[in-house]
Amino acid sequence: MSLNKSKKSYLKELYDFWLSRRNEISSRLGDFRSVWKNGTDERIFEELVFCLFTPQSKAKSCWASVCFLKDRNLIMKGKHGQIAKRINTVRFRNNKAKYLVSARRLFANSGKLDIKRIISSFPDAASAREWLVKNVKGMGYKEAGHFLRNIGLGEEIAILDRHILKNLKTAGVIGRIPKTISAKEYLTIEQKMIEFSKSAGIPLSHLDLLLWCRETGEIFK
DNA sequence: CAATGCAGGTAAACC
DNA sequence: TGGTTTACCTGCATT
Repeated sequence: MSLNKSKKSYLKELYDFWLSRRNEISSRLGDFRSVWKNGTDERIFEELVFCLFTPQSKAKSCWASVCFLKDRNLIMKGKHGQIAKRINTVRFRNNKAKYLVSARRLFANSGKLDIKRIISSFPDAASAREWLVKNVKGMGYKEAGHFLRNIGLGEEIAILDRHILKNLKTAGVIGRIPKTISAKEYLTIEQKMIEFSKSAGIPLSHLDLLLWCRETGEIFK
């Protein structure tokens, strides 16, 4: 594949931006791996709840809501109405409170959460993602990937959100931003992003945080 | 103070 | 059956 001049300069600019943020991104990815390595089942579940909250909402507000619920033991014990009225900054909170309660029930095993064992039972992140999409109500491909990345298992998968798609379009990786993304299309675009990360010389996991940072100005989660 | 834009999508209904 | 449209729904920053 030959690249035209503007694509080459885009790649160089992106690569330089990566170099300026590389250490910060590596450190953040290390934090994610540490969550998986040292985190309890409840800690892992908090990350899942965060990803159930984030669609169309502000990530920082969602994490604040997760902390708020956790401090009051509502993630484990809260009933739907109790949760819904307390996560004020989470958009579609009524639905998302339902998703939380439903996910808690899904992973509950004799009074405790059994999420690490289940997630580790899959051969790779892609198959774990398939299971999550099928079984966790409120989780599509994007959020399932987001969750796996946030617990340190997302080295080989893409998180195709509005910011990433916008940048993939700018980079010429995709022609247009689809209004809705089917499973098949998600996987197709993911492969294109993987190819792009290779040609850019930037690891996929770095590329996500880098492009997100480029859009929002910060590296969060 | 009112109007506007925007927030890391997904489920379900529809045809 | 698979692609498309609609419901979910509101706080917060900016103008």
